[in-house]
Amino acid sequence: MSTAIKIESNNEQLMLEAAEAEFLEKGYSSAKTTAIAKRAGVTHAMLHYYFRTKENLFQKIFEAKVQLLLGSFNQNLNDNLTFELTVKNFIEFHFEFIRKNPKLVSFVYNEIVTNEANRNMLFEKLQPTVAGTFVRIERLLNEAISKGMIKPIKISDLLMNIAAMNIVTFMALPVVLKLLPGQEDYIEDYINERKQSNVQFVLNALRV
Amino acid sequence: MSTAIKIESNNEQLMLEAAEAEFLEKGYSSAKTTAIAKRAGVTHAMLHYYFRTKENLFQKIFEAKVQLLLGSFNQNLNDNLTFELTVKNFIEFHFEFIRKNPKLVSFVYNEIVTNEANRNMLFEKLQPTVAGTFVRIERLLNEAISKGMIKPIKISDLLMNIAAMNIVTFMALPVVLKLLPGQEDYIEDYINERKQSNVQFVLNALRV
DNA sequence: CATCGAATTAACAATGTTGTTAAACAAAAA
DNA sequence: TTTTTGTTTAACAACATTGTTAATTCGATG
Repeated sequence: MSTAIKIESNNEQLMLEAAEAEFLEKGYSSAKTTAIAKRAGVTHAMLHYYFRTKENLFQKIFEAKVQLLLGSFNQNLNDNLTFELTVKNFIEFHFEFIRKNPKLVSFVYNEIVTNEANRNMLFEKLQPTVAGTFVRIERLLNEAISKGMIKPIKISDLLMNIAAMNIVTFMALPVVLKLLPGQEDYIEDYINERKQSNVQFVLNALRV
Repeated sequence: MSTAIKIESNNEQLMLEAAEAEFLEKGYSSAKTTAIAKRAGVTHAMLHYYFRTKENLFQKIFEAKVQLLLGSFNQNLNDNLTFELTVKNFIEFHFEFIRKNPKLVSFVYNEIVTNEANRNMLFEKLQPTVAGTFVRIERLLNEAISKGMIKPIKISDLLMNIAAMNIVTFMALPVVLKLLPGQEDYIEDYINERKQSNVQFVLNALRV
C-alpha cells in the first residue's frame, strides 16, 4: 500500500495520508491545504511547517504514485510459457493492479496532462523501467508472430488496448452503479466478468 | 460544432465560447470566472450580469456538451449490412467523433464523477437516446451470434471495449507526442493507423 | 432632443486559500 | 532546574475568487 516515504513523526504520517487521499480524489488544483489539514486533524500551519508549500507536499505524493504505477509494469515474464498464457497473465496482473489502485491512473494522467513538469518527471522515470519490460514483451510478441502463432499486431497497439479495456472497467463504475441500482453485491461479479471477458477478447483478437 | 445555445448579444456569444474553452480545458472547479472574462475580452462583472453565477454558466455549457456526446450514439444502423460491416462503421463513426471532440469525453466524465447532480442529469438525458440505439445494436448482435457469424459476447462488453480503444488513442496523445519528438507530422499517421488497428482488433476478436 | 431601458464599467465586499510569524508548549540535555 | 531544541498553535497577511452595486454609457423610441 504505502510507498517509500520515510516518516519521522506521527503527525507527518497523518498529513501525508490525508494529502494522498485528498490529491487522489480531487487532483492538485482542487485539493485544498486547509481540507488536508482538517482531514489529518492538525492546524493548517502544520502542513506548512512540515512541507513549506502545497507544491512540495504534492511532489512527495505524486512521485510515490508514479513509482507505484511504473512498478506495475515490472512483471516477471516467464519465457517458458506459451505466448497466449503470457498475455493472459499480463492482462490479469494489470487488471488486478488497477482494481487495487482504482484512482491511480486517472490521477497520474490528469497531473501529467495539466502540468508539463510532471509529464517530464514521469518520462524520466519511465525510460529504464518500461524500456526493459516493453522490449522483452515486444521480442516475445514478434517471435510468436513470426512462428505464425498469432496475428500480426504492433506491441504499442496491443498494450494500449489491454490497458484501455482494463481501465475502462473501473472508470465505468459510477455508471454501472447507477445501472445496477441497489444491488452493490453484483459489483464484484461485474468486475470479475470483465476480467475474464477482457482476456478472452484479446486472445480471440490475437488468434490466427 | 456549436450547439443549441441561443445568442442574443455578441458579448454573450464571446463569453459562452470563452467559458466552453475554459471549462473543457480545466474543468468546473479549476476554471476561473476571471479567466473566462479575460479570455472573452470583457470585465468579469459582465459574466455575472449575463449568467449571475459560475454555476449557471457552467450548466449551459455542460448541458450542451452532454447533448453533443449523446448525439454521437444516434447512428443510423443500416439493417441491410453484414454485422461485421455494421461494427466497422460503428467503430469508425465513434472514432471520428472522438477525433473531432478530443476533450469532450474526459470533460463530461470528470464532471459526472465529481458531481452527483451532473451524473443524474446525464442519466436522465441518456435514457431515451441510448435505450433506442443500444437495444437495436444488441438485437443485431444477438442475431449474428445465434447465426454463428460471430463469437458470443455481451453488448456492454463490446461497446465498452470499442469506446475504450478509441478514446485511449487520443488520451495517449500527450505521451505519443513525447515519443515522436519533433515530428508532429506523424501524429496524423498515428491516429489513422490506430483507427484501422482498432477496427481489425475488434473484428478479429468477434470472428469465429 | 429627451427619455427609457439595457449594457457596461469600476469599485467594493465577502469569503477562500496559501503562506508567515511570534508566542506557547513539550521533551530532552545541560 | 534551566536551557535548548523542535513542535504546535493562534493570529495575521496577501492575494485570489466569486459575487454585488451604483454610476455611466449606449441605443432605440417617444
